[in-house]
Amino acid sequence: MRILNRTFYARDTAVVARELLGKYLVHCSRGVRRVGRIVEVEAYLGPHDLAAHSARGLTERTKVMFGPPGHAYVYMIYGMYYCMNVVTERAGHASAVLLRAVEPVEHVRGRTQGPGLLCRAMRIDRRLNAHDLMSENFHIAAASRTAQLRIVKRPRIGVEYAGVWARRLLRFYIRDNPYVSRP
DNA sequence: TGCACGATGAAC
DNA sequence: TTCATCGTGCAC
Repeated sequence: MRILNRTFYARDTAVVARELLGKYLVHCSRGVRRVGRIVEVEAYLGPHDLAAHSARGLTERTKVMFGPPGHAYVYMIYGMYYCMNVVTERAGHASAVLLRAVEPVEHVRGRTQGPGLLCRAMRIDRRLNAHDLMSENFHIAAASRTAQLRIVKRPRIGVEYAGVWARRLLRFYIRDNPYVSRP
């Protein structure tokens, strides 16, 4: 397993999103190493993408999206769940990939189908917002060998307010994987 | 300083 | 379809 470097994230967001499928999210806390295989993601393309948080400009919450790639953007949603993104492209582009579901691999208890459940099971909360993913305790890694994945493209979830952007096929998941939140 | 509303999940 | 629950963003 090798930690994905910043060059990986500093590319087209939809490409990064697709390539994150099958990679391993690793979070070590209190001596426990939790690992989940990413099976579902969504791409948020920047301020011009009306479904993206960055579409409302640089704010206290979204400033991480406007920062350099390879960092975690973690925010609270509906007062009870966290969602985790990875920042992509170059600083100022304000794009990111939302991690929507992982398949439990190591020390992951509970359900992981959906961005809120994923963060709960992986023990990810606001303390990890803006965390650099080029770190030992929190990163995404690639296996040395990976089989070719069959990838499904669908519209993103919960962004109906975004007009034409809601219909873009920017949600990606591994076909037939039982841990996908909404096949 | 107040308040409407979510990139959700679960129950009904 | 409704609701729990609270930080954020913007109106006033």
